[in-house]
Amino acid sequence: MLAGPMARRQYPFHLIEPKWQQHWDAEGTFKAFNPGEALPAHHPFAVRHGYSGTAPDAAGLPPKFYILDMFPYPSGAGLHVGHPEGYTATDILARYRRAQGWHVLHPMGWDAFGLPAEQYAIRTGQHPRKTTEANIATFKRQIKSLGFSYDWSREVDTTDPKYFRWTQWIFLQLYHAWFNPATQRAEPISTLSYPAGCETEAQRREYRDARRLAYVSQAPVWWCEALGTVLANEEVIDGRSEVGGHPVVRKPMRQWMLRITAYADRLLADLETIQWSDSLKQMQRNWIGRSEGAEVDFEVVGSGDKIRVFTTRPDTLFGATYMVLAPEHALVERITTVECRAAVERYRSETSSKSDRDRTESVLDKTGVFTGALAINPVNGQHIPIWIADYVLASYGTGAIMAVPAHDTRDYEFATKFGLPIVQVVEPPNGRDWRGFVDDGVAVNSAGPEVCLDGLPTPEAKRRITDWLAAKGLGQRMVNYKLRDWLFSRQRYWGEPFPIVWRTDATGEPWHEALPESALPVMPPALDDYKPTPDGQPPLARATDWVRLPDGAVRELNTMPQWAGSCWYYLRYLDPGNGAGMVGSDAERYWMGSGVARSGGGDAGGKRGVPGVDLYVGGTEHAVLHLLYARFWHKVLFDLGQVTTPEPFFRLVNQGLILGEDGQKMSKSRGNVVNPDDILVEYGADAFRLYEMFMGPLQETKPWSTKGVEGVYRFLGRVWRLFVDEAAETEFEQALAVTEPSQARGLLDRLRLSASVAVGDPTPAQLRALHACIRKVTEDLEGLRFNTAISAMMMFVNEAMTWSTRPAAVLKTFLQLLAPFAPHVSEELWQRLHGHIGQAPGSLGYAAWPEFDPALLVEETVEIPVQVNGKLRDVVRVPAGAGPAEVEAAAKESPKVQAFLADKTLRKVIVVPGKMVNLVVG
RNA sequence: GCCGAUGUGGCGAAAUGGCAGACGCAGGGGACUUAAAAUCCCCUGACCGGAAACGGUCGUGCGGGUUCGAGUCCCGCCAUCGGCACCA
Repeated sequence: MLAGPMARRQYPFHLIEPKWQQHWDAEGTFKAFNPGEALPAHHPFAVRHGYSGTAPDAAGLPPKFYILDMFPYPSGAGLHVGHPEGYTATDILARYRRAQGWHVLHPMGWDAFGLPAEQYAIRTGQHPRKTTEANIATFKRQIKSLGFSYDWSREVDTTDPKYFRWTQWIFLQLYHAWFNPATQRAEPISTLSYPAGCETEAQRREYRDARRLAYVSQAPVWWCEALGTVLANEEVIDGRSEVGGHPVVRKPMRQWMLRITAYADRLLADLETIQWSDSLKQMQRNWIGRSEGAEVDFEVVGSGDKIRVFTTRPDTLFGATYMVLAPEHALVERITTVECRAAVERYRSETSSKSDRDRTESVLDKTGVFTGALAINPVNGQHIPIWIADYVLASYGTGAIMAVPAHDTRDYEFATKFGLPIVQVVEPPNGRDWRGFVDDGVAVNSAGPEVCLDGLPTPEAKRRITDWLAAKGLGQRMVNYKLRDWLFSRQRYWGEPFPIVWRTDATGEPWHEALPESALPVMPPALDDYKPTPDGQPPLARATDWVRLPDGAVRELNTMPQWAGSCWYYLRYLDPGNGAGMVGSDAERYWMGSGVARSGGGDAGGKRGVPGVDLYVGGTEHAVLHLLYARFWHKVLFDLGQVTTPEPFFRLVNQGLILGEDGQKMSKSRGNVVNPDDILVEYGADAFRLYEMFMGPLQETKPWSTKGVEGVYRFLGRVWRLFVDEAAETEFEQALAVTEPSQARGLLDRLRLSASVAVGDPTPAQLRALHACIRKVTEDLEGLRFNTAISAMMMFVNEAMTWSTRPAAVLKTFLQLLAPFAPHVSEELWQRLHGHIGQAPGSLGYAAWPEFDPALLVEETVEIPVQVNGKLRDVVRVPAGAGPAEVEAAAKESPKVQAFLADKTLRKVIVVPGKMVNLVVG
């Protein structure tokens, strides 16, 4: 991987980095404190903010800043260089905000339920717990070796019973709640009122169970034979499992569902209240897929049956020349005529055996059969044929459509293929062909006995016809969503068991019942074999003793999907040890920032956090699933009074992908995977962190370059040599070569700083260089422009290297700027520098962030580019405050410029003070 | 097909509508060295002219436009990447 022999070490990072990581661990430097928690007198946070041994409440603490990483699934392969990209960015910001006086919460944990550990268990019989623990240990070692300032006392693990107890508890909250359409929020199931006819307890139970936010459905689901489980819609891509790419089939099964569709509107609307990228919001909007239209009833000729369709174009009702039902539609059986029955049956069985992939491939070649039945178009009484076709989906809208071939692409293709009539009802603007025209135009041929739309523009026609339909009781305004309810059960072992048991009533019907909170956590049983049973039951069925309860009830055998644990982990970080609730309310109010405006504890007074997580950083792969599910749970918990903000993640940033050196996606098969461990051995954590940030903008996809690591590594070497005496360095290197590695750390004390580093007044030029750097680094950190912040520090160091005397005060401030990026070497030099000038070093991590002084940045003279007709011809130097006339005169004096003015008439002069001059001639 | 993002040197990239290519990598030259590594200094968008100093022309995916001035703003294309994809 790393070509050539190991280069000479630029500085002893191999001693410095473990030293400071151990120091931070021992001191608990980055621990965050909950309201009411006692602050140790000598903790740097307490010292910085002037609390000594007190226990400030929320109002007394500084404003919070919650910086969250998407926690990893600890895979057996260990960390790859993509993980630490986001982690480094958040760590830099966490350290920066701490220095600014905010009270930073920056935690890490493990999303540790999941399939790989279970599949390993199936192969080897090793309990997933063991695999998981080993993988977590690897990940933790790797992450810790990068020197991130996590508060490890808040570490969470979704597979820890003390954690998943509360995952199960949240499920119970969903189970015990319903969505009240009148209030548009979740309420306890006890507020549900029963309609007349719900007399018996069995009837009431059925009514109630059908309205819970967590409910059981018999609907067809995606079954993956290879994985031995069902998958959510979102986990199926092109008829294959997202994980592993195995084939999946449709299969009716009894499954737990979560009623996320009830929240579709709020999930959509509240996107406006949060700071996410537009593209990410758009992806969520598309996924929710809200569309407005109308439902219209069509009567079937010769029967009382009505077919309800959903359409976004009720204005084209006069152009409906046939209808299509989904093959699975309930009415197909009833309306099909004797002559057509055989063909319909054949078509239905063909489509049901089709995989989703086959259906997708048939997009261009539409199929379908006539049922023999006719329907009546309510606007003009026309009889139109009813077909079935698999281009109509049973799961969307009503599973039936009115087909308007003139103005719908799919209907047009179908009608063309089967020779069905095509009638124009919309006149396109500017003379375009009306066939297949699907955009807005003006209604034509749309006059019936009772209603006429002719001449109306599309939006108005929609309104007119919808009002008419409503008045006649034939239809109504309707909103539909692509979003489906969330399939929440999996036939797996390594997941949270449901806190649910099943009982059988007198008639033999099974019904479900929640376990009491006192039964939590429901632990998974011990098993010898983690495979599903031969008869297709989930693996938990193998634990026969566990399944049967003494009172005759039977446990739910499904487990929850991996998303469950990651839906709320950001809340558990707030109060990870709480045994009485998922999160204490004081902690929740403080860290999620919904508490009252504080008077300003600490020295960050006046600052104010935002509601929710201040900054959440992670990959785009979670743009829809995790982020939508977590928002949904958060809103339910909000409705139920468990949390106090409507949205969990106020600001979200997606880090870009890191590609291999060859510009391809990193993968084992391509052999282009870069292991952070190798980089760390060679260049150290500080160089690694710096390079990950120097590569380019955080959000962008960019290729790895180990040569690039060497560049920032050389920069850190220059920083080192800016401080350290060359002779002492040589001595140190020689001593290091003959010292036992275990004793080597003590040698650090032999290092002396250069005599050029001294107490003394900086020159104006030195101050200007420093303050330009402060300004640039500070502004770039605010804008997450880490790459340009680093380049500013490089420029500072390049200049500082030329100074024969290096004022300690200037170097000290520079170390503060460098510290968030390269904390280990900064700490070491910070300590040495203070020793060198005979001062006690305060905690670098909590030293107040420097502010730049604009007055120091002012130059006496400035260079002004001179353009003639917009082209650069010369650069003149003028006094900094020079007025337009002065600048213009200087420009005209330039011989180079004069050459371009000769024989020309000066028509116009544009002077932008301090910026440029443009002389327009002709 | 629809939605979104991105196109700048050999490479990663930088530029509130105002000196395009900062910073870094790679490359070239030099200093130090017996030599190499490391380090330090200089050069490095293309083309034309010039011995050189230097001067000129072109140049931010393509074509138009706005403007004294466009990588940046507007219109129309093209390409790459990501998401969705028979959602009525």
